Amino acid sequence: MLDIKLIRENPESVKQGIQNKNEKDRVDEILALDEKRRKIISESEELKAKKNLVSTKIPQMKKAGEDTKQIFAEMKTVSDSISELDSKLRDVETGLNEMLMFVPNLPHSSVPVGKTPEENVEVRKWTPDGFSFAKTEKTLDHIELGKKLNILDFERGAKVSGSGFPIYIGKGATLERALINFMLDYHLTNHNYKEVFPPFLVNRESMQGTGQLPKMEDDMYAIEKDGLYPIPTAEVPITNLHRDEMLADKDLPINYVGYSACFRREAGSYGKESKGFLRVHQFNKVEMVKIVKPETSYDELEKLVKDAEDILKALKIPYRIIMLCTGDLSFSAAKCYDIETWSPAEQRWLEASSCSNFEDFQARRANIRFKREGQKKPEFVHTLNGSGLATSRLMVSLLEIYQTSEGTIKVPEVLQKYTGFVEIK
RNA sequence: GGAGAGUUGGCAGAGUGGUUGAAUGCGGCGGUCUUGAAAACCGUUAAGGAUGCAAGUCCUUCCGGGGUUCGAAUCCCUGACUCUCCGCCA
Repeated sequence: MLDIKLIRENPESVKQGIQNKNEKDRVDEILALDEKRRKIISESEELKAKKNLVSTKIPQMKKAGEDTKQIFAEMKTVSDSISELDSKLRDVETGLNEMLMFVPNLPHSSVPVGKTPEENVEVRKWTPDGFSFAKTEKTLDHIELGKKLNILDFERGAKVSGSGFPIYIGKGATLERALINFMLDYHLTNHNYKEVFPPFLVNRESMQGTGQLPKMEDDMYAIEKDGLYPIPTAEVPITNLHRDEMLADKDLPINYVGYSACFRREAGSYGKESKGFLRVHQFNKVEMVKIVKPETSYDELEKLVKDAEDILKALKIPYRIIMLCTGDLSFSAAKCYDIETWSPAEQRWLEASSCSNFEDFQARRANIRFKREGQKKPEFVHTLNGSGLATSRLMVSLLEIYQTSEGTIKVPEVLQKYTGFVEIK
């Protein structure tokens, strides 16, 4: 959520930012409502001040034996006017708030302006020594490999749950688990994170706190009976850990890492990249979340990306870093880097991680604040998160890159102590 | 799922209709005393909003929402959450 004061004071630059994100701005409507709101507030408060003043005098009058009948009648009408104004105010505020909840975060000034993913900017690329991007006629894709080695089962997943719920079987399941454990351990040992094992179902407030709701309602699974939402990412429960909290200066930065399953409806995206693992309704992800002081958040974003990159370097999987242009940026993000891993069979890059700085956009929604030492005024923190990483897309690259000419899979060295085997055949 | 108890400031905890934004204690901050520290004593100690250049002034907030009343932390209804007991259960 944006600060209403920011919108009030810089309407033009806010409009520009929203347009750069390819969204329609309703800034003028918002400002009109805001003005209406403030007008009602002053009217109502004037009456309340009067009411309070008279209220304190009533006990004295009673003691003195004065007649209060007329004052009571008078105050009754004042009270009625206050109720009327307050109910009008509630309506205006509800409307205003609803509109504000749909206003996207503004892009950071370092983000390239652009409309489509084609205008994203490649920042850097990494390949292990001696790696070749070339595809031979023997190169199998992850679906063929999964079937051949009996480690992935898409058909039975469809039977049990529906399409987009792949099943890992046998050594595939072990490999998946190894990957998750490796990534968690790596971040814990080599980077400075605290592990969280969050709930996979959260309430509506949490979904609003991180910005999934109300805007992306249709993309979210919902358990209506209990008012709970299966999380699309561990970002939601982990960032919301500190919702409505006042943190101390010395608590920051907070770095969390956690595994969760992620649930995505992907409504309306059928046919688009939906093959195999490329787009699924449930996948596994290790997520990093940072809660930091505002002045450090852009440095922290760079660190976050490097932490994710380290995993790929350890796994020896080629990747590139993309800076998203304004038009490709998500609703809540001010700046975002995607990490894409190489798929030899597809002969293209696959998005395996997304690292974003939300500045105070989520903090304002979730009301996460901190106080600086010796300072009275609380400030909003900045929040960031990044996948470190999502296993499904990563698994595509891993299987395809580590396949041998015999159609078997070598287990990456760093995973071997987790799998207990060195090859899948 | 059933029965009961509870939710007050950073924390603990009083307060059952009228100058209560809220006693008291702890903690925090400032000071007195002290060579220094402790103790003791004194003072201070919330958030949000409106308005204003500012100082300030005003409003709101005792879990959320609704109601009764001239007036609600206090009474009524309702929802959420926490705890205890019972049931079920990995």
